[in-house]
Amino acid sequence: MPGQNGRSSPSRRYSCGNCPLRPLPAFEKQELVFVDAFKKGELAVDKGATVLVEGSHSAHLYTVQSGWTFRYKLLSDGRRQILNYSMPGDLIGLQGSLMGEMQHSVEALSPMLLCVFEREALPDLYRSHPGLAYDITWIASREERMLDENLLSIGRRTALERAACLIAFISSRAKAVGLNGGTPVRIPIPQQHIADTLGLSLVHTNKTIRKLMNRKLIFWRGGGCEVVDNERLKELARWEGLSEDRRPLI
Amino acid sequence: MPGQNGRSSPSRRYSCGNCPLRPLPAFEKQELVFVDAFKKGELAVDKGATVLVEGSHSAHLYTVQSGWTFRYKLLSDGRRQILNYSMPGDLIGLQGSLMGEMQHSVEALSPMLLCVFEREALPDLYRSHPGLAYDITWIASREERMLDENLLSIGRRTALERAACLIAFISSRAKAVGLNGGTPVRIPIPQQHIADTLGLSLVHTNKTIRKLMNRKLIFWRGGGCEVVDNERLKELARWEGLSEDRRPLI
DNA sequence: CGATTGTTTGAGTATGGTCAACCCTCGTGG
DNA sequence: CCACGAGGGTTGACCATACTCAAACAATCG
Repeated sequence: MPGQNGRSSPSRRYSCGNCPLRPLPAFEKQELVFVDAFKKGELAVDKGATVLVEGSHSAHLYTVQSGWTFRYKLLSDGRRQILNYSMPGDLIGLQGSLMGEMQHSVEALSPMLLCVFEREALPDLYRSHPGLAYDITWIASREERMLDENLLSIGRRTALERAACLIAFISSRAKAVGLNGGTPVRIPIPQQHIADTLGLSLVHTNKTIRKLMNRKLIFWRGGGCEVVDNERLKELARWEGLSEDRRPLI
Repeated sequence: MPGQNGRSSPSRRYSCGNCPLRPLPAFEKQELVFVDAFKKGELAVDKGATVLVEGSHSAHLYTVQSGWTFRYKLLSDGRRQILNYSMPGDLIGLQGSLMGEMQHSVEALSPMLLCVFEREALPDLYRSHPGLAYDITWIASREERMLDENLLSIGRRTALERAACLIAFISSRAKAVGLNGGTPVRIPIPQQHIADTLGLSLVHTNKTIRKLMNRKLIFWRGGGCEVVDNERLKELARWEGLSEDRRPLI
């Protein structure tokens, strides 16, 4: 089990008014002032650090400003299942905020910057800003939708389809948040994590990824993969793609 | 593919004030009057009927008053993955209400009675009743949590553990909503559905269930199973059980 | 009493798992 | 500048879990 504690940064680089994610669509909110007050600070986290632990009661709720995380659950004998990945704009720890105890852990895949919110402020937000409340429910619902897709994959797709689907899925999401600075989308996820996401062994995952490489659909380099042909990946996986609708932030 | 259309019942048997689910804890809401107005009618659905179809845009949101449903997704070649089951008190179609298009289908496992709400009324609910809005988010979050557990199961548990886990899980939920009229909890789910939930073939599911029967953990009868020893099921599955906290309705 | 739907069983196969090396790259320290 | 070690990635051999096919059986319902 990897994961040390991250370190907190007292300084606050961004007010929500000039959040680096603002260029994204659907961030035109009058609620900005409120969110800005709701935001309690920022947290810088090292790669490999554990942000939230299963079983704990966190007083905070986070938003990803930059970096990648993954959510996972463990079985008592150590088997790990990765549930989903979070990238900039995603909420972290909503489940825990609403229901008390965290039922999954969250770990940083890369150095990250998180925005910190107080769990206690949530009811207040619901009282004073129904639009934001609605957005939060929307976000929770979208997470549910992603889990649905994942379940379909793991339950009913073959190893090759699963791998193709996961990579196409992540790459599509990354594109949607504008992480494609360099033209080919880079996915910084080691094969062990891919395996724990797909419900496969490391060895078989490796062989499967190799097949995708031989078909020239992806390319592996420097501990992560680059997508060569997203369309053919989707086709191979029989995946319809992300439905493109509005997406609220915070 | 089974599933015909259900039939609608214009009559309205229950006002929310004397909802048959009222005896459940955490239903002491001042919002009752509002919910009662929010409720647009009731819908009686036959066993096997399709309540909502993937790809459609439903104007309604439902609540289960009685009966069982399941949510599922299909791959283009017909492979089916069942995502979760709904029982009395659960919301149906929230995802579709928030995001427009349904991304999964819903089918009745038994004759059911649903409460019908207008999708358009949702923003109004958020504006005027933050407490209810919070409850809805809570419910969405709980669904997410259940999906997390499911993913862990399908991704990382063996067939035997998976089956044990699913049955223990459903039986625990059924107990929580008070469906244990008769002492042993009865789960009215055919083996084909169990298979499609666990990501296994029908044949292997049957052999697995048989093992659970031989161990005297469950008992199969009349197209459904009865739980004999929930504790040993949980132990076998390495499953911690449902966390018991408040549960809002509607 | 057939028809239908759901469950059971066996035989043979295939997908994916385990074990055990080996290899490559990169960062550290002599 | 090179040796070393650690973390990932790669490969082959062998094994096991789960799948497919096929057939039979049981219960239920007009």
